[in-house]
Amino acid sequence: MADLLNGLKRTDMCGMLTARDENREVVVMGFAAKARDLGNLLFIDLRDRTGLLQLAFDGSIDAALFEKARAVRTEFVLAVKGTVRLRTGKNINVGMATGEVEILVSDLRILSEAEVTPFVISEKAVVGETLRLKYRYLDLRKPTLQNNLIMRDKISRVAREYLADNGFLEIETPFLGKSTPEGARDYLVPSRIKHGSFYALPQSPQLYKQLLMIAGFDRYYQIARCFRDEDLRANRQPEFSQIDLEMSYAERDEDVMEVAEGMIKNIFSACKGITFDKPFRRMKYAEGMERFGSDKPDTRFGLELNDISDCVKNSGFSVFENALKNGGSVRAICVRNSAEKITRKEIDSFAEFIRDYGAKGLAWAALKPESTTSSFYKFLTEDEIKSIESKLSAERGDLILVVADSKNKVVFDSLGALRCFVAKKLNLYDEKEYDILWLTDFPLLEYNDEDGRFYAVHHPFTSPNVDDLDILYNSKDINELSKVRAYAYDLVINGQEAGGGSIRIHNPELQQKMFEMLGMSDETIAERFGFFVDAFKYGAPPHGGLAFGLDRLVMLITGAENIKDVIAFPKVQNASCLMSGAPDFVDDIQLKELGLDVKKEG
RNA sequence: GGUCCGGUAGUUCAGUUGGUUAGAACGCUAGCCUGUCACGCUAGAGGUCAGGGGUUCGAGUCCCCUCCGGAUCGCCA
Repeated sequence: MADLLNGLKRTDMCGMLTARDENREVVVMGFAAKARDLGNLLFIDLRDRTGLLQLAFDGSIDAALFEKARAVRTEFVLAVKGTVRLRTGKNINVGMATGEVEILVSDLRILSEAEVTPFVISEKAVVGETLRLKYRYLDLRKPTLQNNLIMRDKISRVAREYLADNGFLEIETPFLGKSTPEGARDYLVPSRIKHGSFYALPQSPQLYKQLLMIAGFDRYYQIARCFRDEDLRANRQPEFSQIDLEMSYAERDEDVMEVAEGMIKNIFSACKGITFDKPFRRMKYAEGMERFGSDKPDTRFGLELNDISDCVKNSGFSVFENALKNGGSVRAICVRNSAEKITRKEIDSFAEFIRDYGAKGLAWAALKPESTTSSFYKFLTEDEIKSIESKLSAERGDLILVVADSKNKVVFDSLGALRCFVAKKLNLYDEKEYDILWLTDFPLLEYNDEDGRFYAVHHPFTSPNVDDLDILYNSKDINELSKVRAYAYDLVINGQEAGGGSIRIHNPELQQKMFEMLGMSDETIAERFGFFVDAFKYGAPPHGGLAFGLDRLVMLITGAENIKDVIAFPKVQNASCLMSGAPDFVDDIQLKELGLDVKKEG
């Protein structure tokens, strides 16, 4: 039978005790992390969320107490009263935060016994993720995961403080909302009252936060849970959190970026002790694509893309020729001093890697000190080779990697991914460094050949750049329209999209035009967005906002490589929870109430 | 939806051309041990080789299917 606390109050947390607490009588509580029984001397490491503390039981204590301590097993929950004693000489554990002290125990209460756990709860133990997720509450006892969630709390708190100080109000918006077309797949919730109709869980609080501006709240924020029924990734969960904000009287993207930048700087300073004295760099979308092949460029290293189309336009090499003839390009990256370092086999693996991004092949040239070997130089004239090498500033020892395709998207995607792949392989950047920049001037619209219509690059409420309105209203040319810029911006940290936002359309006519561009009929607009469009008729301040991915911020700051490591109860790749078993079948009665005639499989 | 990788004691893994009773380490249990801190020493328990089918005299090993997990592309306005 377990002991009771019976009024015993904790005086200290385990990890907080130091030599200055010598001789104090303390009460600590926690889990038994490890017991070391030396016969007539026994140690137990007690663990709480602040760290480990050694309990000592020796000949000076009561025999019954000693026997009780001997019965303690790993993960028993204990309450302990005792005296802080200094350790001396080689008994000091320099590898332990509380290694200079221990507790000589005078009272031990076993508050809860524990069965042997399915895996050892230690950072050192290597355990498969499946098992750890099934017993998530045990895995969460480990310091790394605890510290990640403690950091998450800190980041949220700094964000809240900053936003409150800047006049933002925290306002909640509904989880049960209306499904809207475009964007990610919705999670649906059937209505019991109105059979056959459904709520949708929000992909983001976008419409609501704009309506809050129309309602006159001026500045809003929320740490908002968002839901998207799409496939998972190492940095993507079906439900995730955003630090979401919106502000009125913002007309240009700078207006929002300035406020958001202050928040990010506060977070880095409070959570990492890193200060940025200069404003974050800004890069236009077009430059990001041209130089880095990405709308979230990782600029911690070089390996920039170079357009060598002009150098080879008359080469007669069919691969290059076909790409150029069909409106594509030939682009290259130059890997310095790697002609000999990178083997032929590795180059083949690069080619394999970019195949995933649609590239059909990888041309290469290794400018070894003595001689050049290349997959494509034989098709080129000496002048063409010279012009390529001079364009890339290539020197002896460098390795040139080339992708040609009739679709520029394929060239950018594959080389953009390849440069990151190669940089990681060659250790070209410091993992601990933070490289932050704003990417601006995103295009407003993107044409989809298959559907034969435009899609919003950001979302349908994003404001076009006023300087491009003329094109938007008057041009019919797909290419020209694709170049219309939006007041949209992303914050990119170490090549990852940490957040993004835009200035919104607040003029009903312009919004109408935007819906038209997206091929939406008046009926669709009225049915899906009627309530939203109506609101703009009654006075809408110019406004804009942005949202940061909280989970990704926590990953970047803690160095976690998987989003699961910064979420208390995450889901696995098929969007199920290994611990609870969700999603699961429900009773027929429940289905009937909802008017759902779904039969169980099998 | 596509491609690729994996599943053997509680855990992490090894397991030879397909061949006797499937091994190791850690963990667990018991005993000994007064300064350990990944304590040490001794002994012991512990297996539906993911599940199903097939080939074979014989399958952890080869083949097929299913299930489970991971990476990635598509997808994520």
